[in-house]
Amino acid sequence: MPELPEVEVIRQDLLSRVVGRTLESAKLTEPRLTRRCGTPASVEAVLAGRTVRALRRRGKFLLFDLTGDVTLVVRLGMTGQLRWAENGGGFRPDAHTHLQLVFAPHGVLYYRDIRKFGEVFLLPTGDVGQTLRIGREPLDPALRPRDLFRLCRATARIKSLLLDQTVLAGIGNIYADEALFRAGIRPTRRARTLTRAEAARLLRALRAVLRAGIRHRGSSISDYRDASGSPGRFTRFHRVYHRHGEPCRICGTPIRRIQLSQRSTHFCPTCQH
DNA sequence: AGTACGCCCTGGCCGC
DNA sequence: TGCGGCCAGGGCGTAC
Repeated sequence: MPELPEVEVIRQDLLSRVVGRTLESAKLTEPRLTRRCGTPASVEAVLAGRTVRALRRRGKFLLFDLTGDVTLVVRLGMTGQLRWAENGGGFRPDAHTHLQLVFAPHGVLYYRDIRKFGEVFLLPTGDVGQTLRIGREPLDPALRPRDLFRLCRATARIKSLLLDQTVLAGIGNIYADEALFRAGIRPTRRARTLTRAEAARLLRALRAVLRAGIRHRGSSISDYRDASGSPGRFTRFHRVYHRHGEPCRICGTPIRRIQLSQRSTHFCPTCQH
């Protein structure tokens, strides 16, 4: 499940391959993928002939800024992958490959998505900010501890708040559980019960775990792969996620798993308060 | 405004 | 070996 670190790794993988290069053609074979913005044929027509000016990330969204003030927005959902195939080599499209972006003569960028929860759409570049209604970037240095403390003035449970993309951008189930463990905070706590010190600790933990995720090239629980098809290595550093029943690495208490906001949630009942 | 829940979708896994 | 049933879950829509 691609979250901020996984999307950032893919962005970095693709930078040198697509920025400054021209899309010769695009081919969409799954209408569901473009359900937000029209028929596959109309999207293909807009994409053909444009050059990638920049490749940005906002939360879990990947933004291909194209010439003519068009941005191709890609959200990977649960099982979406972007795979780069150098001319004549590497990835071969299969039944789950729904989009190909041909950067002749360099290579082809494929979008593959088994469960089709992901989507692709076009926006005027200037409209991206207001159309994607998402919150602050957790790695933005301008986000101060007091800002997170203010965002925590809500009755929602702290984990639900972290998962809310309109509050903070890019955090999903894995990194929410891992950050809360590292901050020593129970996922079931009401956000507004957090002290200033706890909010500051949570921001530090969030940043540390997101940066570590990027450094180790993401978490591969099931389907995540980078642009070259390799799984991430961060999974082995998880302290709670998918470790229910196993001993806490700090105190040995078995990690517990509960349901919270329809998501499985993992925590140490001893270390987290 | 919050919360709860169903839906989308498929592969993997379990039990028989 | 085969098959039915259940589960995972990000985001969105709907109901309360």
